[in-house]
Amino acid sequence: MPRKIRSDVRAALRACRLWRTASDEAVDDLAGRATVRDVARGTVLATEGEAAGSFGVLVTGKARVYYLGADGRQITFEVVETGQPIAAVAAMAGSRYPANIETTTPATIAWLPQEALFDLLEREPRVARTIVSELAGRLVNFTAIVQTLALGVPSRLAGYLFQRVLSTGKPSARGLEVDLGMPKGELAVALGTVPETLSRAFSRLRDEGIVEIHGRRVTVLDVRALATMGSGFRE
Amino acid sequence: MPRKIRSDVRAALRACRLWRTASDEAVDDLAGRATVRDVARGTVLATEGEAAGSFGVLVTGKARVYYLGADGRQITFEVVETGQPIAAVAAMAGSRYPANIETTTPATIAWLPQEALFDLLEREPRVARTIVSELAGRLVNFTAIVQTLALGVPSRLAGYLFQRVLSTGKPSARGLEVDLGMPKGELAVALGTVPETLSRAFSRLRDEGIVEIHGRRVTVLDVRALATMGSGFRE
DNA sequence: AGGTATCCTTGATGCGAGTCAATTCCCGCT
DNA sequence: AGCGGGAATTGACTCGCATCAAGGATACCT
Repeated sequence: MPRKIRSDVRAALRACRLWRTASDEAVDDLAGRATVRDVARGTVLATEGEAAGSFGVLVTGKARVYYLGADGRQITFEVVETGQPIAAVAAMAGSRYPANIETTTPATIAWLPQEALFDLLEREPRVARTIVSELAGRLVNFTAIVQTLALGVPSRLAGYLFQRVLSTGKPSARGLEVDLGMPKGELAVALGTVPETLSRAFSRLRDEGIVEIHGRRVTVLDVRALATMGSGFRE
Repeated sequence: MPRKIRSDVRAALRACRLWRTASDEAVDDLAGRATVRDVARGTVLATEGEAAGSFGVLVTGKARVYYLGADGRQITFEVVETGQPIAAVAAMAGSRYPANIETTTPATIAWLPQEALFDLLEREPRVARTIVSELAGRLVNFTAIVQTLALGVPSRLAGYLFQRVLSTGKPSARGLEVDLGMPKGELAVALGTVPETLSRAFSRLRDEGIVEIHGRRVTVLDVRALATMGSGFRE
Protein backbone atom coordinates (compact mmCIF):
# COMPACT_ATOMS: atom_id res chain seq x y z
CA MET A 1 0.00 0.00 0.00
CA PRO A 2 1.26 3.45 -0.83
CA ARG A 3 2.83 5.27 2.05
CA LYS A 4 1.69 8.77 2.80
CA ILE A 5 3.98 11.25 1.13
CA ARG A 6 5.09 14.32 3.04
CA SER A 7 4.65 17.40 0.92
CA ASP A 8 8.02 18.86 1.89
CA VAL A 9 9.71 15.62 0.86
CA ARG A 10 7.92 15.60 -2.45
CA ALA A 11 8.88 19.23 -3.04
CA ALA A 12 12.52 18.59 -2.21
CA LEU A 13 12.70 15.61 -4.56
CA ARG A 14 10.89 17.52 -7.28
CA ALA A 15 13.45 20.33 -6.93
CA CYS A 16 16.38 17.99 -7.38
CA ARG A 17 18.33 18.92 -10.50
CA LEU A 18 19.63 15.43 -10.99
CA TRP A 19 16.31 14.08 -12.25
CA ARG A 20 14.62 17.34 -13.12
CA THR A 21 13.36 15.91 -16.39
CA ALA A 22 11.58 13.06 -14.64
CA SER A 23 7.79 12.96 -14.62
CA ASP A 24 5.83 13.85 -11.48
CA GLU A 25 4.73 10.24 -11.19
CA ALA A 26 8.32 9.03 -11.13
CA VAL A 27 9.19 11.58 -8.47
CA ASP A 28 6.22 10.50 -6.40
CA ASP A 29 7.44 6.96 -6.69
CA LEU A 30 10.80 8.05 -5.31
CA ALA A 31 9.08 9.95 -2.53
CA GLY A 32 7.03 6.90 -1.63
CA ARG A 33 10.17 4.82 -1.19
CA ALA A 34 11.97 7.39 0.91
CA THR A 35 12.80 6.99 4.56
CA VAL A 36 12.69 10.40 6.18
CA ARG A 37 14.83 11.21 9.16
CA ASP A 38 15.46 14.33 11.22
CA VAL A 39 18.94 14.76 12.61
CA ALA A 40 20.76 17.29 14.76
CA ARG A 41 23.53 19.59 13.64
CA GLY A 42 26.85 17.82 13.39
CA THR A 43 25.40 14.39 12.63
CA VAL A 44 27.67 12.23 10.51
CA LEU A 45 25.62 10.97 7.58
CA ALA A 46 28.31 8.93 5.88
CA THR A 47 31.85 7.95 6.66
CA GLU A 48 34.66 7.22 4.31
CA GLY A 49 35.00 3.60 3.29
CA GLU A 50 31.46 2.66 4.27
CA ALA A 51 29.56 0.77 1.55
CA ALA A 52 27.14 3.02 -0.28
CA GLY A 53 23.83 1.21 -0.39
CA SER A 54 21.63 4.25 -0.30
CA PHE A 55 21.71 7.93 -0.94
CA GLY A 56 19.86 10.89 0.45
CA VAL A 57 18.25 14.15 -0.48
CA LEU A 58 18.40 17.13 1.86
CA VAL A 59 14.82 18.20 2.56
CA THR A 60 15.90 20.94 4.94
CA GLY A 61 19.26 22.02 6.32
CA LYS A 62 22.81 21.94 5.08
CA ALA A 63 25.62 19.43 5.03
CA ARG A 64 29.28 19.41 4.28
CA VAL A 65 31.24 16.84 2.30
CA TYR A 66 34.80 16.56 3.48
CA TYR A 67 37.80 14.35 3.42
CA LEU A 68 39.56 13.55 6.65
CA GLY A 69 43.31 13.52 6.20
CA ALA A 70 45.56 11.07 7.98
CA ASP A 71 46.70 13.79 10.36
CA GLY A 72 43.16 14.84 11.17
CA ARG A 73 43.06 17.80 8.84
CA GLN A 74 39.89 18.26 6.87
CA ILE A 75 39.33 19.35 3.32
CA THR A 76 35.84 20.41 2.39
CA PHE A 77 34.86 19.36 -1.10
CA GLU A 78 31.44 20.71 -1.22
CA VAL A 79 28.61 22.28 0.73
CA VAL A 80 25.28 20.60 0.15
CA GLU A 81 22.17 22.76 0.41
CA THR A 82 18.49 22.04 0.65
CA GLY A 83 17.17 20.10 -2.34
CA GLN A 84 20.49 18.57 -3.28
CA PRO A 85 21.41 14.91 -3.22
CA ILE A 86 23.84 13.38 -0.77
CA ALA A 87 26.17 10.53 -1.59
CA ALA A 88 24.29 9.95 -4.82
CA VAL A 89 27.52 9.68 -6.75
CA ALA A 90 28.90 6.90 -4.60
CA ALA A 91 25.58 5.08 -4.83
CA MET A 92 25.58 5.30 -8.62
CA ALA A 93 29.15 4.13 -8.77
CA GLY A 94 28.23 1.19 -6.56
CA SER A 95 31.34 1.90 -4.56
CA ARG A 96 32.14 2.90 -1.05
CA TYR A 97 31.79 6.45 0.14
CA PRO A 98 34.94 8.31 -0.81
CA ALA A 99 34.46 11.02 1.80
CA ASN A 100 32.63 11.93 4.97
CA ILE A 101 29.40 13.86 5.15
CA GLU A 102 28.23 15.82 8.14
CA THR A 103 25.28 18.12 8.73
CA THR A 104 26.17 21.70 9.58
CA THR A 105 22.62 22.58 10.63
CA PRO A 106 19.72 20.55 11.98
CA ALA A 107 18.47 18.73 8.92
CA THR A 108 15.80 16.52 7.45
CA ILE A 109 16.97 13.90 5.02
CA ALA A 110 15.06 11.61 2.71
CA TRP A 111 17.00 8.37 2.25
CA LEU A 112 16.48 6.34 -0.88
CA PRO A 113 17.72 2.90 -1.79
CA GLN A 114 20.29 2.88 -4.56
CA GLU A 115 17.97 0.79 -6.73
CA ALA A 116 15.33 3.50 -6.76
CA LEU A 117 17.58 5.59 -8.93
CA PHE A 118 18.37 2.81 -11.36
CA ASP A 119 14.69 1.97 -11.59
CA LEU A 120 14.08 5.56 -12.52
CA LEU A 121 16.67 5.27 -15.29
CA GLU A 122 14.88 2.22 -16.67
CA ARG A 123 11.46 3.78 -16.50
CA GLU A 124 12.34 7.12 -18.03
CA PRO A 125 15.28 6.96 -20.40
CA ARG A 126 15.28 10.69 -21.06
CA VAL A 127 16.29 11.18 -17.45
CA ALA A 128 19.48 9.39 -18.32
CA ARG A 129 20.65 12.23 -20.48
CA THR A 130 20.01 14.70 -17.69
CA ILE A 131 21.87 12.61 -15.17
CA VAL A 132 24.77 12.05 -17.52
CA SER A 133 25.08 15.78 -18.14
CA GLU A 134 24.71 16.51 -14.47
CA LEU A 135 27.37 14.03 -13.42
CA ALA A 136 29.73 15.16 -16.12
CA GLY A 137 29.20 18.74 -15.01
CA ARG A 138 30.16 17.83 -11.49
CA LEU A 139 33.26 16.14 -12.77
CA VAL A 140 34.18 19.34 -14.55
CA ASN A 141 33.56 21.30 -11.37
CA PHE A 142 35.85 19.01 -9.49
CA THR A 143 38.76 20.18 -11.52
CA ALA A 144 37.88 23.65 -10.30
CA ILE A 145 38.17 22.43 -6.73
CA VAL A 146 41.59 21.04 -7.43
CA GLN A 147 42.59 24.35 -8.94
CA THR A 148 41.28 26.18 -5.91
CA LEU A 149 43.32 24.04 -3.57
CA ALA A 150 46.42 25.05 -5.49
CA LEU A 151 45.79 28.69 -4.61
CA GLY A 152 46.70 30.39 -1.38
CA VAL A 153 44.29 30.97 1.47
CA PRO A 154 43.61 34.66 0.68
CA SER A 155 42.63 33.69 -2.87
CA ARG A 156 40.35 30.95 -1.63
CA LEU A 157 38.73 33.38 0.76
CA ALA A 158 38.32 35.93 -2.02
CA GLY A 159 36.71 33.24 -4.17
CA TYR A 160 34.29 32.33 -1.42
CA LEU A 161 33.35 35.95 -0.75
CA PHE A 162 32.84 36.51 -4.44
CA GLN A 163 30.43 33.59 -4.62
CA ARG A 164 28.61 34.98 -1.61
CA VAL A 165 28.35 38.37 -3.27
CA LEU A 166 26.80 36.79 -6.34
CA SER A 167 24.31 34.73 -4.38
CA THR A 168 23.37 36.81 -1.36
CA GLY A 169 25.06 40.20 -1.80
CA LYS A 170 22.99 43.28 -0.95
CA PRO A 171 23.86 46.86 -1.82
CA SER A 172 24.61 49.06 1.17
CA ALA A 173 26.05 52.49 1.86
CA ARG A 174 29.67 51.78 0.92
CA GLY A 175 29.45 48.69 -1.22
CA LEU A 176 27.94 45.24 -1.30
CA GLU A 177 27.20 43.60 1.97
CA VAL A 178 27.30 39.85 2.54
CA ASP A 179 26.86 37.60 5.51
CA LEU A 180 29.42 34.83 5.92
CA GLY A 181 26.69 32.32 6.59
CA MET A 182 28.69 30.55 9.28
CA PRO A 183 31.08 31.30 12.14
CA LYS A 184 34.60 32.12 11.03
CA GLY A 185 35.94 29.00 12.65
CA GLU A 186 33.73 26.88 10.44
CA LEU A 187 34.59 28.90 7.40
CA ALA A 188 38.25 28.27 8.10
CA VAL A 189 37.68 24.53 8.02
CA ALA A 190 35.54 24.83 4.91
CA LEU A 191 38.37 26.63 3.15
CA GLY A 192 40.83 23.98 4.27
CA THR A 193 42.72 26.09 6.74
CA VAL A 194 42.69 27.12 10.42
CA PRO A 195 41.05 30.11 12.15
CA GLU A 196 44.34 31.95 12.69
CA THR A 197 45.29 31.89 9.05
CA LEU A 198 41.79 32.83 7.99
CA SER A 199 41.89 35.78 10.33
CA ARG A 200 45.12 36.97 8.73
CA ALA A 201 43.63 36.52 5.28
CA PHE A 202 40.74 38.76 6.31
CA SER A 203 43.18 41.32 7.65
CA ARG A 204 44.99 41.33 4.37
CA LEU A 205 41.85 41.90 2.33
CA ARG A 206 40.95 44.70 4.72
CA ASP A 207 44.42 46.29 4.51
CA GLU A 208 44.20 46.25 0.75
CA GLY A 209 40.93 48.13 0.91
CA ILE A 210 38.93 45.33 -0.68
CA VAL A 211 36.55 44.65 2.21
CA GLU A 212 35.40 45.98 5.56
CA ILE A 213 34.70 43.52 8.34
CA HIS A 214 31.97 43.84 10.93
CA GLY A 215 31.80 40.60 12.83
CA ARG A 216 30.06 38.08 10.65
CA ARG A 217 29.03 40.66 8.09
CA VAL A 218 31.41 41.82 5.40
CA THR A 219 31.13 44.90 3.20
CA VAL A 220 32.78 44.40 -0.16
CA LEU A 221 34.27 47.67 -1.42
CA ASP A 222 36.01 46.36 -4.53
CA VAL A 223 34.24 43.49 -6.22
CA ARG A 224 36.58 43.44 -9.17
CA ALA A 225 39.66 43.03 -7.02
CA LEU A 226 37.86 40.24 -5.19
CA ALA A 227 37.10 38.42 -8.41
CA THR A 228 40.64 38.85 -9.70
CA MET A 229 42.20 37.54 -6.55
CA GLY A 230 39.73 34.69 -6.40
CA SER A 231 40.87 33.50 -9.83
CA GLY A 232 44.38 33.13 -8.61
CA PHE A 233 46.14 36.12 -10.07
CA ARG A 234 48.77 37.54 -7.81
CA GLU A 235 48.30 41.08 -6.59
CA MET B 1 27.20 6.25 -47.91
CA PRO B 2 29.00 4.34 -45.18
CA ARG B 3 32.62 5.22 -44.77
CA LYS B 4 35.13 2.43 -44.58
CA ILE B 5 35.86 1.52 -40.97
CA ARG B 6 39.42 0.90 -39.91
CA SER B 7 39.66 -2.29 -37.88
CA ASP B 8 41.95 -0.77 -35.26
CA VAL B 9 39.49 2.06 -34.75
CA ARG B 10 36.61 -0.34 -34.39
CA ALA B 11 38.60 -2.41 -31.91
CA ALA B 12 39.53 0.64 -29.85
CA LEU B 13 35.93 1.83 -29.68
CA ARG B 14 34.71 -1.65 -28.87
CA ALA B 15 37.20 -1.81 -26.01
CA CYS B 16 35.96 1.42 -24.50
CA ARG B 17 34.56 0.80 -21.02
CA LEU B 18 32.26 3.77 -21.21
CA TRP B 19 29.84 2.10 -23.60
CA ARG B 20 30.88 -1.50 -23.11
CA THR B 21 27.26 -2.62 -22.94
CA ALA B 22 26.48 -1.11 -26.34
CA SER B 23 25.69 -3.40 -29.26
CA ASP B 24 28.26 -4.01 -32.00
CA GLU B 25 26.01 -2.15 -34.43
CA ALA B 26 26.00 0.93 -32.24
CA VAL B 27 29.77 0.81 -31.93
CA ASP B 28 30.11 0.46 -35.68
CA ASP B 29 27.93 3.50 -36.03
CA LEU B 30 30.28 5.42 -33.79
CA ALA B 31 33.27 4.15 -35.76
CA GLY B 32 31.65 5.27 -38.98
CA ARG B 33 31.31 8.80 -37.69
CA ALA B 34 34.85 9.00 -36.38
CA THR B 35 37.53 11.23 -37.81
CA VAL B 36 40.86 9.51 -37.35
CA ARG B 37 44.05 11.49 -36.96
CA ASP B 38 47.68 10.61 -36.27
CA VAL B 39 49.64 13.06 -34.18
CA ALA B 40 53.19 13.38 -32.89
CA ARG B 41 54.29 13.17 -29.30
CA GLY B 42 53.64 16.37 -27.42
CA THR B 43 50.64 17.42 -29.48
CA VAL B 44 48.09 19.46 -27.56
CA LEU B 45 44.71 17.83 -28.08
CA ALA B 46 42.64 20.22 -26.03
CA THR B 47 43.24 23.42 -24.17
CA GLU B 48 41.51 24.78 -21.13
CA GLY B 49 38.55 27.00 -21.85
CA GLU B 50 38.04 25.76 -25.39
CA ALA B 51 34.46 24.76 -26.17
CA ALA B 52 34.05 20.99 -26.11
CA GLY B 53 32.21 20.09 -29.28
CA SER B 54 33.78 16.71 -29.76
CA PHE B 55 35.60 14.06 -27.88
CA GLY B 56 38.17 11.44 -28.78
CA VAL B 57 39.20 7.88 -28.16
CA LEU B 58 42.86 6.91 -28.06
CA VAL B 59 43.39 4.22 -30.68
CA THR B 60 47.11 4.02 -29.97
CA GLY B 61 49.45 5.96 -27.72
CA LYS B 62 49.15 7.76 -24.42
CA ALA B 63 48.11 11.20 -23.31
CA ARG B 64 48.23 13.26 -20.18
CA VAL B 65 45.48 15.42 -18.71
CA TYR B 66 46.80 18.34 -16.76
CA TYR B 67 45.82 21.68 -15.39
CA LEU B 68 48.01 24.67 -16.03
CA GLY B 69 48.15 26.89 -12.95
CA ALA B 70 48.12 30.67 -13.13
CA ASP B 71 51.83 30.69 -12.44
CA GLY B 72 52.61 28.08 -15.08
CA ARG B 73 52.81 25.13 -12.75
CA GLN B 74 51.22 21.93 -13.95
CA ILE B 75 49.17 19.39 -12.10
CA THR B 76 48.63 16.06 -13.79
CA PHE B 77 45.16 14.69 -13.19
CA GLU B 78 45.27 11.58 -15.16
CA VAL B 79 47.18 9.52 -17.68
CA VAL B 80 45.04 8.29 -20.56
CA GLU B 81 46.00 4.99 -22.17
CA THR B 82 45.04 3.24 -25.36
CA GLY B 83 41.32 2.52 -25.60
CA GLN B 84 40.27 5.26 -23.24
CA PRO B 85 38.18 8.30 -24.07
CA ILE B 86 39.55 11.83 -24.12
CA ALA B 87 37.57 14.88 -23.10
CA ALA B 88 34.40 12.80 -23.08
CA VAL B 89 33.37 14.25 -19.76
CA ALA B 90 33.50 17.84 -20.97
CA ALA B 91 31.57 16.86 -24.07
CA MET B 92 28.84 15.21 -22.02
CA ALA B 93 28.66 18.18 -19.72
CA GLY B 94 28.33 20.41 -22.73
CA SER B 95 30.86 22.69 -21.16
CA ARG B 96 34.30 23.94 -22.01
CA TYR B 97 37.36 21.81 -21.45
CA PRO B 98 38.39 22.20 -17.83
CA ALA B 99 41.96 21.11 -18.44
CA ASN B 100 44.62 20.61 -21.07
CA ILE B 101 45.38 17.34 -22.80
CA GLU B 102 48.66 16.50 -24.44
CA THR B 103 50.00 13.32 -26.02
CA THR B 104 53.05 11.84 -24.36
CA THR B 105 53.73 9.40 -27.21
CA PRO B 106 52.92 9.46 -30.91
CA ALA B 107 49.23 8.67 -31.01
CA THR B 108 46.24 7.87 -33.17
CA ILE B 109 42.98 9.41 -32.08
CA ALA B 110 39.43 8.84 -33.27
CA TRP B 111 37.43 12.05 -32.88
CA LEU B 112 33.69 11.85 -32.46
CA PRO B 113 31.07 14.57 -32.46
CA GLN B 114 29.43 15.13 -29.11
CA GLU B 115 26.06 14.22 -30.57
CA ALA B 116 27.21 10.73 -31.45
CA LEU B 117 27.30 9.91 -27.77
CA PHE B 118 23.87 11.32 -27.03
CA ASP B 119 22.47 9.47 -30.04
CA LEU B 120 23.89 6.32 -28.55
CA LEU B 121 22.10 7.05 -25.28
CA GLU B 122 18.80 7.44 -27.13
CA ARG B 123 19.25 4.29 -29.16
CA GLU B 124 20.35 2.02 -26.37
CA PRO B 125 19.03 3.03 -22.98
CA ARG B 126 20.87 0.28 -21.16
CA VAL B 127 24.10 2.00 -22.09
CA ALA B 128 22.92 4.88 -19.94
CA ARG B 129 23.28 2.83 -16.81
CA THR B 130 26.82 1.87 -17.75
CA ILE B 131 27.79 5.43 -18.46
CA VAL B 132 26.23 6.68 -15.27
CA SER B 133 28.16 4.12 -13.23
CA GLU B 134 31.31 4.87 -15.12
CA LEU B 135 31.06 8.62 -14.66
CA ALA B 136 30.19 8.28 -11.02
CA GLY B 137 33.17 6.00 -10.57
CA ARG B 138 35.43 8.61 -12.04
CA LEU B 139 33.97 11.17 -9.71
CA VAL B 140 34.83 8.92 -6.81
CA ASN B 141 38.37 8.53 -8.13
CA PHE B 142 38.73 12.24 -8.35
CA THR B 143 38.41 12.57 -4.64
CA ALA B 144 41.46 10.33 -4.43
CA ILE B 145 43.38 12.78 -6.58
CA VAL B 146 42.41 15.63 -4.32
CA GLN B 147 43.56 13.62 -1.34
CA THR B 148 46.88 12.94 -3.00
CA LEU B 149 47.48 16.60 -3.68
CA ALA B 150 46.95 17.33 -0.01
CA LEU B 151 49.91 15.14 0.89
CA GLY B 152 53.52 16.18 0.86
CA VAL B 153 55.90 15.49 -1.98
CA PRO B 154 57.62 12.51 -0.34
CA SER B 155 54.23 10.86 0.15
CA ARG B 156 53.24 11.51 -3.44
CA LEU B 157 56.51 10.03 -4.63
CA ALA B 158 56.02 7.02 -2.38
CA GLY B 159 52.54 6.57 -3.81
CA TYR B 160 53.86 6.70 -7.35
CA LEU B 161 56.64 4.23 -6.62
CA PHE B 162 54.17 1.91 -4.96
CA GLN B 163 51.97 1.93 -8.05
CA ARG B 164 55.02 1.22 -10.17
CA VAL B 165 55.94 -1.70 -7.94
CA LEU B 166 52.47 -3.16 -8.36
CA SER B 167 52.45 -2.75 -12.12
CA THR B 168 56.02 -3.28 -13.26
CA GLY B 169 58.00 -4.35 -10.18
CA LYS B 170 60.50 -7.18 -10.63
CA PRO B 171 62.22 -9.09 -7.84
CA SER B 172 65.98 -8.57 -7.68
CA ALA B 173 68.82 -9.34 -5.30
CA ARG B 174 67.93 -6.91 -2.53
CA GLY B 175 64.28 -6.14 -3.15
CA LEU B 176 61.85 -5.16 -5.86
CA GLU B 177 63.20 -3.22 -8.76
CA VAL B 178 61.23 -0.69 -10.76
CA ASP B 179 61.99 1.67 -13.58
CA LEU B 180 60.70 5.21 -13.23
CA GLY B 181 59.37 5.15 -16.76
CA MET B 182 60.37 8.73 -17.45
CA PRO B 183 63.18 11.19 -16.72
CA LYS B 184 63.15 12.59 -13.21
CA GLY B 185 62.43 16.06 -14.49
CA GLU B 186 59.21 14.83 -16.08
CA LEU B 187 58.29 12.86 -13.02
CA ALA B 188 58.68 16.00 -10.95
CA VAL B 189 56.14 17.78 -13.14
CA ALA B 190 53.80 14.82 -13.07
CA LEU B 191 53.88 14.86 -9.27
CA GLY B 192 53.19 18.56 -9.25
CA THR B 193 56.58 19.67 -8.01
CA VAL B 194 60.04 20.69 -9.28
CA PRO B 195 63.18 18.61 -9.89
CA GLU B 196 65.03 19.96 -6.84
CA THR B 197 62.27 19.02 -4.43
CA LEU B 198 61.83 15.62 -6.08
CA SER B 199 65.52 15.01 -5.67
CA ARG B 200 65.28 15.78 -1.97
CA ALA B 201 62.29 13.49 -1.65
CA PHE B 202 64.32 10.66 -3.19
CA SER B 203 67.18 11.41 -0.81
CA ARG B 204 64.83 11.16 2.10
CA LEU B 205 63.42 7.81 1.03
CA ARG B 206 66.99 6.60 0.57
CA ASP B 207 68.12 7.90 3.99
CA GLU B 208 65.24 6.10 5.62
CA GLY B 209 66.33 2.86 4.01
CA ILE B 210 63.18 2.46 1.96
CA VAL B 211 64.75 2.54 -1.49
CA GLU B 212 68.06 2.48 -3.30
CA ILE B 213 68.53 4.68 -6.33
CA HIS B 214 70.50 3.80 -9.43
CA GLY B 215 69.82 6.46 -12.01
CA ARG B 216 66.41 5.80 -13.46
CA ARG B 217 66.07 2.45 -11.76
CA VAL B 218 64.96 2.18 -8.16
CA THR B 219 65.28 -0.81 -5.84
CA VAL B 220 62.53 -0.90 -3.26
CA LEU B 221 63.80 -2.38 0.00
CA ASP B 222 60.73 -1.84 2.14
CA VAL B 223 57.46 -2.07 0.26
CA ARG B 224 55.37 -1.79 3.38
CA ALA B 225 56.95 1.50 4.41
CA LEU B 226 56.39 2.75 0.88
CA ALA B 227 52.71 1.90 0.97
CA THR B 228 52.26 3.42 4.41
CA MET B 229 53.93 6.65 3.44
CA GLY B 230 52.01 6.74 0.18
CA SER B 231 48.72 6.70 2.08
CA GLY B 232 49.70 9.81 3.94
CA PHE B 233 50.69 8.55 7.35
CA ARG B 234 53.53 10.49 8.89
CA GLU B 235 56.73 8.62 9.59
C1' DA C 1 26.78 44.16 36.75
C1' DG C 2 29.56 40.46 37.06
C1' DG C 3 31.14 36.34 35.38
C1' DT C 4 31.98 32.81 32.06
C1' DA C 5 32.44 30.52 27.92
C1' DT C 6 33.11 30.89 23.12
C1' DC C 7 34.88 32.98 19.36
C1' DC C 8 38.20 35.85 17.28
C1' DT C 9 42.60 38.12 16.80
C1' DT C 10 47.60 38.83 17.27
C1' DG C 11 52.46 37.57 17.94
C1' DA C 12 56.36 34.26 17.85
C1' DT C 13 58.20 30.14 15.95
C1' DG C 14 58.99 26.02 12.98
C1' DC C 15 58.43 23.28 8.87
C1' DG C 16 57.72 22.19 4.05
C1' DA C 17 58.42 23.47 -0.45
C1' DG C 18 59.77 26.63 -4.32
C1' DT C 19 63.60 29.59 -6.22
C1' DC C 20 68.24 30.85 -7.42
C1' DA C 21 72.77 29.57 -8.08
C1' DA C 22 76.61 26.61 -8.11
C1' DT C 23 78.47 22.17 -8.77
C1' DT C 24 78.65 17.43 -10.03
C1' DC C 25 77.19 13.42 -12.70
C1' DC C 26 76.39 11.00 -16.77
C1' DC C 27 76.09 10.31 -21.72
C1' DG C 28 77.08 10.87 -26.38
C1' DC C 29 80.52 12.89 -29.65
C1' DT C 30 84.68 13.69 -32.44
C1' DA D 1 90.73 10.01 -23.99
C1' DG D 2 89.16 14.20 -23.70
C1' DC D 3 85.23 17.28 -24.05
C1' DG D 4 80.94 19.53 -24.13
C1' DG D 5 76.01 19.71 -22.54
C1' DG D 6 71.94 18.48 -20.46
C1' DA D 7 70.24 16.26 -16.32
C1' DA D 8 70.52 15.71 -11.55
C1' DT D 9 72.05 17.14 -7.08
C1' DT D 10 73.19 20.24 -3.25
C1' DG D 11 73.21 24.51 -0.48
C1' DA D 12 71.38 29.06 0.92
C1' DC D 13 67.47 31.72 1.04
C1' DT D 14 62.46 33.09 1.08
C1' DC D 15 57.60 32.58 1.52
C1' DG D 16 53.24 30.75 3.04
C1' DC D 17 50.96 28.34 6.29
C1' DA D 18 50.28 25.55 10.65
C1' DT D 19 51.17 25.50 15.45
C1' DC D 20 51.64 27.18 20.08
C1' DA D 21 50.59 30.64 23.26
C1' DA D 22 48.53 34.70 24.96
C1' DG D 23 45.45 38.22 24.91
C1' DG D 24 40.97 40.68 23.67
C1' DA D 25 35.96 40.84 22.19
C1' DT D 26 31.26 39.43 22.40
C1' DA D 27 27.20 37.25 23.80
C1' DC D 28 24.73 34.98 27.21
C1' DC D 29 23.18 33.67 31.78
C1' DT D 30 21.97 34.31 36.51
